[in-house]
Order: sequence, then C-alpha cells, then structure tokens
Amino acid sequence: MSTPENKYTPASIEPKWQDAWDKARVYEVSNELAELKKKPKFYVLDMFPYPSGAGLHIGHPEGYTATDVVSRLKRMQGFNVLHPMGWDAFGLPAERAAVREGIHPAIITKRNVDNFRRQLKRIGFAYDWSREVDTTDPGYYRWTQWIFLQLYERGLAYMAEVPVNWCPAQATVLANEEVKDGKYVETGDPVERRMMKQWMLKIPVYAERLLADLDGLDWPDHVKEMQRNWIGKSEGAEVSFALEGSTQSLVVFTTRPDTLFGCTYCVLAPEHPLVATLTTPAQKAAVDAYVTTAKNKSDLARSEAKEKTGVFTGGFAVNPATGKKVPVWVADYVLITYGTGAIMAVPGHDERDHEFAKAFGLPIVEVVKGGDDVQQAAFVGEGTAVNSGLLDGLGTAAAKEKMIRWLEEQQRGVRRVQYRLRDWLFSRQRYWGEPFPIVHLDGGGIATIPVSQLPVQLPHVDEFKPTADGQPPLQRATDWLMVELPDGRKGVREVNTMPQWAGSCWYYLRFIDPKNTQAAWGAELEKYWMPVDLYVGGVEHAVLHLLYARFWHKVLFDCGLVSTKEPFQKLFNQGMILAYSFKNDAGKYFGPAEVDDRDDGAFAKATGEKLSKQIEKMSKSRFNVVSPDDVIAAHGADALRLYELFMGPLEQVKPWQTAGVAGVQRFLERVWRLVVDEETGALSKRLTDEPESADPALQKALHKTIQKVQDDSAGLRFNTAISQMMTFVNDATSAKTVSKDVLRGFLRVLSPYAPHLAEELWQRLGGQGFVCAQSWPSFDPKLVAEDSVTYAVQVLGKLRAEVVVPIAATEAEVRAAAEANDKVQAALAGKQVKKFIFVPKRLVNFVVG
RNA sequence: GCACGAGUGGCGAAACUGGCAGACGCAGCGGACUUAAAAUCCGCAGGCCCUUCAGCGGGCCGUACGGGUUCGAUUCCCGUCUCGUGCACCA
Repeated sequence: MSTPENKYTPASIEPKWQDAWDKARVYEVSNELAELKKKPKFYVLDMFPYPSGAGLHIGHPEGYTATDVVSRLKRMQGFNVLHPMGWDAFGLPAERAAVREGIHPAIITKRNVDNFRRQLKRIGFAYDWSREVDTTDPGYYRWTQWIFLQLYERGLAYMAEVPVNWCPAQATVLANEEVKDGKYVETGDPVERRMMKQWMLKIPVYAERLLADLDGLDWPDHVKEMQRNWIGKSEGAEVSFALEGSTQSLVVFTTRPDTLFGCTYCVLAPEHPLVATLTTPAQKAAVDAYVTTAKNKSDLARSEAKEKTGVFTGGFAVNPATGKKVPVWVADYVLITYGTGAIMAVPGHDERDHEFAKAFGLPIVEVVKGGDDVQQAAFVGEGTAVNSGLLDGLGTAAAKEKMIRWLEEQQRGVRRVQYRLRDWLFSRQRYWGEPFPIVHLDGGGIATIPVSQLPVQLPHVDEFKPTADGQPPLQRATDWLMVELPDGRKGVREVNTMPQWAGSCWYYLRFIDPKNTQAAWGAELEKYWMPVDLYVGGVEHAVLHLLYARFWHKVLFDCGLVSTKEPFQKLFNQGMILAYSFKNDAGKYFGPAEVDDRDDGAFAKATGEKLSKQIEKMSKSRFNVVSPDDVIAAHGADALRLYELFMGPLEQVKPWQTAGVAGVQRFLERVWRLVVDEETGALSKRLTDEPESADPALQKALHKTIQKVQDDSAGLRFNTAISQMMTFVNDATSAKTVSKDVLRGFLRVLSPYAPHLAEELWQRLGGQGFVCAQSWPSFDPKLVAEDSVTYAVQVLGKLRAEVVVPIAATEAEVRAAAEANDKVQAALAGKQVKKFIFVPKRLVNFVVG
C-alpha cells in the first residue's frame, strides 16, 4: 500500500519551499554597485497589474511564468537578475468601490494588493519582493510629481481651454487614446465633446523620435506598426489660398500638392475660425444652423454619418495654381483637430471629396492620368500629371516635389510634415490619482510646488464624488486647497489629478532603486540596469502605455536623467487565454458543473437540451472563468506554471483546457516517482550512485535535454522545452536503473519551470543548497552529437526505406547503403536513375526516368 | 474598405534556413496489476482501402481551397475562402 504521505503532494511541499526561499532571500539582488558589477545584468520585467477586487485571473500568470522561467534560468547562468513586481494601483475601479462602499480607496487598494501578492506568492515566482513598488504610495508618487515638473519646466506641459472627450458616466475627461468610436474603450460609455481647461503634454514634439527609434527595438512587428499608425506621419505641404474680399488667407494641409490644379473648392471644419469671416449675409442663417447642429452632434454620430453634409459659406478663395476662384464650404467631414482644420478639395483624386462633390454638384477635374473616368470615381493612385500647367507629364512623386518648390518660391506654401499624434490630455476629474504639484496664484498665473516640498499628498475628503457643481472631488478638501508658497505667494491648488498612465510611465526606473529617498533613482544604478532586457505583457498596451512610457523616457533622456534612448529593448506580447463556454439556443450560458460535455456534444444536465460549445474570452457572465487559486488547490502551483507554458506558443491566443492541467500534473508525478519510492517514502530502489557516464543512453538524453531547454527557454519557446523534459522523463522511467547524478542534472533543468518539486527532490537526493541557486548545467557537445544518422530513402519523392549509417558517411557511402536495401532495389528495379539527391544528415532521393 | 497575422488528427500542438508531416500532451482503445475500480506500468493510435484466421505486409489520399515553381512544398510564388487583430472621413 502506498500511503498518501509518500505521494507527490504539492499542497505540502510548495508552501514549505516558498517559506524557505523567503527566509533565505534567494531572489533578492544587491543594491550595491560594487557588488553588482561583478556579474553581467539581466532586467526582466512584467507589466505590473492593476490590483482589481476580482483577484488574479488565469491570464496574469501566463506572462509572469514566462518571465519567471527566464529570470531563474539567467540567474543560474550567472547573471544578476532584476525581476521585480509592483502595483499600478491608482485608477477608477478603486474609486468607484470607495464611493459604493464608503471606504477610502487606499484601504480598498491595500486589500486588493494584499490579495494579489498572496496569489502571486502561491505560484512561487522568483520576484525580489524587497523592491515592490506601489504607484499610490506617497514615497512613489512624490517622484511622479517630480517628473511632471521636469516636463513642465521644459515647456512640455501646459494648461489650455481645449475640446476634450468628456465621459458623463465616469464624470471625467479622457485622452484621445482612451476613446474609440465615440466611446470610452474601458467601459463603452458614450463620450461627448466639451471645451474645458485641462493639462496637456506635448507628445508630438517627440513624434519623429518616437517613430525613428522604433527601428532599433526588438519588438513584435505589429506593435511597431500600431505605434507608427498612431503617430501617423504624413508628408506634404501647407498651401495658402488668398481669400476674396479679405486680407487673411486660408491655409490647408495636403499630402497631394501635385493635385492642386484639380482643387475645385475648399472646405472648413465647422469649428474653423474663418467660418464666421467668410460667411456671406445671404448664407449666414444656413451656415449658423449647420455649425450648431455639427457642434451638438456627438463624435459617435459624426463618425457614423454615412452621407456627406455641408453648406456653402458664400465666400470664395483663389486657387494659387490656377488663379481661379473656388467656393469655400463648411462640412463636418473635415476635422478641426487634424492639420489646419481646412482642406483643398480635389474630387477627381480623393474619394471623400468626390463623394461630397457628387452630392452638391461641384466640378470634378482630372489632373492625374492613370485611372478610369474621374467623373465616376476618384482615382487616388499615382500617375501622370495632366491639366496641371507646369506639372504636366510628370509622375506623381516628381510633381509633388516640383509643386512644393514652386509654392515655396511663390511664397504660397511650405513643405510640411504632419502627425496624427496630438497633445496628450493629462488631467482627470478624479480623486484617486496623483495630485499635480501646481498652484494657481491669487493674482493669476501658475506656480510649481518646490521639489523639496514634494510629495503633494492626497488630502482627506468626505466624499469621493465630484461636487454638486461638477468640480473634481479634490475641491472638497477646503483646508488643503489654500496654499502659501515658501516665498509668500498664495493661491489654490490644482484640483485635477493625473491619469492612471502617469505611474506606469516610469515604474521600471523605480524598481532599479526603490528605496531611494534622495532621488527617483541612483544614476549609476540606472546605468547598470537599463535598458529592460525583456518586457512581457498584453498587446492591449501596444499603443497607450508603451507610447507614453517611451515619451517620458525620451524626456528624461534629454534631461540627462537616464542613459538610454529607449526603455524596453525587447518586448513580447503573450496571447490571451480563452476558455470554452456553453450556451443554449436562447443564449443562456451554463457553467461547467451544469454541463455534460461528451464526444457527441454538450448537453445541459438538468434538461438534457443540446448546448453549443465555443471558445470565448473568460467572463463571469459566461461562467467560464478559471481561477489560479482553484487550479493550485486541485493540481498545485508547479502544474499551473507548467500548463500555462505547455498550452502552446506564448504569443498565441489559446483556450484553457482543464484536462490539460491534469496531464502536466501526471508528468510531475512521474518525476516524483523517479526519485521517491511511493511504497516506503525512501529513495527509489532504481537509483544508483554511479556517475552519469555509467548509462550512456540516459546521459545522452540528459545532455540533449539541457541543450534544448536552454535554447528554447531563451527563445521563449517554453512549450517545446517542456515536451523535451517529458521525453527525458519517459526515457528515465523506462530505464532499469537511473544514476542520481543524471537526476540531479535534470532537476537543475526542471527547476526554473517547476521550482517547488525540483527543490524537494534536490534535497532528497542530497543536493547541496537550493537547486534554484545552482549553476545551470552545461551540456557536452560531443554527447549531444549523434554518432549515427538515419537517412530517409526516397524514390521519386516517395519514402521507400530508411538506412542507418555512421554520422560521417559520405554521399557515396550513403548511396551504397541505400542501394543495398531490398525495398529500394525493388523500387528501382528496371528503372534508370537520372539523378541522385543527397541532403546531408536527412535524406536521399533517387530520381528515376 | 485598408493593413497585419493565422488556418495542420476528435482536441492543444510539433516540424531550425524547402528534405521522413503529426514530436509532446489531452481525450480514446487494448493489455498487465486488482475480487473490482481508480491509480500505475506496457502497448496502439491521421483517413480510406487491399491482403491475411491473425500477425505481418502493401497501396492511395492527407497540413483551409485552386493553381504554379521544384527531384521534393505545412514551408516559396499567384489567386480564392474563412477566422482573428489593428486602423478607419487623419486630407
């Protein structure tokens, strides 16, 4: 009888080793430069989580396990590894919970952080917890405020009355990046446009560098592409149109200056300041009505409008190329927020202008030859300029150049690069965020809080909601509001707070030197650790977080505060984990416990009704959420870790299959039985004290495993690394005896993946110290190399036989061996060999006629 | 609509630069052990077909679909379909 105590029981060994690692502080890395400089560094970072009330879901540990394996491997390979964890803890959900429960968000945040930390520790991650950071800690946001002051002093932060995205449901403004199709991307609440005085950051100043420096980064191509699209660089020209009856001129931006001769009208955005100037008395009523309607339309309604609308202002501009008068219209398909808020319309060669011209009967002129009839559809491709005076006969690229030069000579225009990227709206009407270190002086003007007085701490307020007259919650802190600066000037504090992105823009720098009270980080430590060597997180941050963080980093670089141009050298996105869900025809979802999932389909247990089974995003409403706590309780943390990585390639979206966890758990049990005799609890009787070399076959299997796990882990191909370990364990299980030496080697290989089990078995096998603190085993290239090789023998591309020959066999020797084979002879009988293909170490192919 | 990515057994997947498709695992099947079951261990396993008492042996098809290049294509090229992601009046 095997007793339960002698079986593999993760529930008892995992907490034991987690405590032991904690006490021995094995994962802490020195903060002493002299000590650090003895070894090379590796900085491996996870995107730190927002500690939500729901706790960890199964998606978090996927990326975290990947970085954990890499961090453990690198440590064993002799690197100083920086592998920290922290909390991106400012944000809306805690504030909403605070309003709901009437508890301070700091208390809710602490509760959630404690839960997250507990869950992460249960998984056995090798984080250096002495470096934990929390963006809501005044000792942290003190430096967030300090960085804001750097931006302010460089003229990159300013306050302005701007059209903003106002979200009534959340009672706050949002950044452009947070709004899509007129809705807040997080909640789907509608967003409307309002004019408000807000803080803005001049990220477009860095547009060119943010674009150019992408080239040197080891990032997924699609993430680089998304950033490029977001920055949206367009090259072209600004063209000035003289206005009839006015000394002012109308400036438009175009990427197609070569089509200027085809401009038959101009269009202003409804918000454009020249609308009032240009509108004639006869058109005033119609224009006013149109502009009012457009202003009241939400962004969503404006972007969803199918048909082009607009009104003639009655005014005219002069096309600088043709000298002809063209009418100026106002239409909401032109955006005030891009370019100059006005366009030259070329209906022959722009689809939108074509649609508008058709709708309002405006003339269409062909100025680029190469497409079909421009009266029917716009031709937007490249071609040859026609009807274009000095440009006639030129190709599109040459025509653009010539027109820009001509405009510049005539002083009617200039070459211009335009970016889609706009100033970053950087304030929110919230309580739970970093206060700005800013004072609005009584006499007018803005002053900054001196660095020595930071942090500006969040004051206590009795309610976290906006005030009755719509002011941000900080307006309630009446005592806090009034401030006198050291030089005697008085004023009121800024009551907006920073958006959640602020804290995550620089946390990777704080991890370098988290306890420093004199500076945000030590300069020498920064030089040692930066850049981040591997950054893993979800693709949802491809634009927002990663663009904002790069922007701040470049500002800090210009301030001489960091030594690298870019913060994250290598980026990797893990794929989302989905799960099976079950629902009936009416769309009602069923939890796994209510479903009988058989080979012939899924059925509701209660009613027997047939259910559809699909793979979807995990969500409470679909009853398909998998909790890491439950998986650990049922299978152990090592099995969770292993399955997270064994499911498939890290970058891939893939469904969670509960049965798969049992599979990797079985693998871990087999490893256990290699070492432990389950009958007695003593060491397995098959173990020997002989050296590795006593069993050449298993020794070879071990060395191959070391090599493959090493290469695959470094390349983030964890799934194939794990299958190699499984193959080794299968080999070892069927061997009559196994050398302890071989097993100790294997446990070192296993330990980054299943650290608890490896630690327990290492100790039982008499290993010294912690297995996670051992050096990574080296493999012997001679052992990994095969001494014989199996060639596939094809005749006319069809497999006919296999021959085994010495590794060094020459082409002639392999051919002779192949021809000696019965089946090959049969296939070749009576045929002429026209050609013989030889692929070293793989196959040969007889091409017969 | 535009851009990018992906389609391989019942399922998750593997296959380095064109070279034995399906490693490893899940589910399944057979055997051993057991009074029995679970667990474990050993074995089978892409599909269709022929041959055979059975074993053995053999043939054809097969990496979304249709073509092409090549001695040879999951891999390269052209076209089609499906799914996913991003962008979407950005002049």
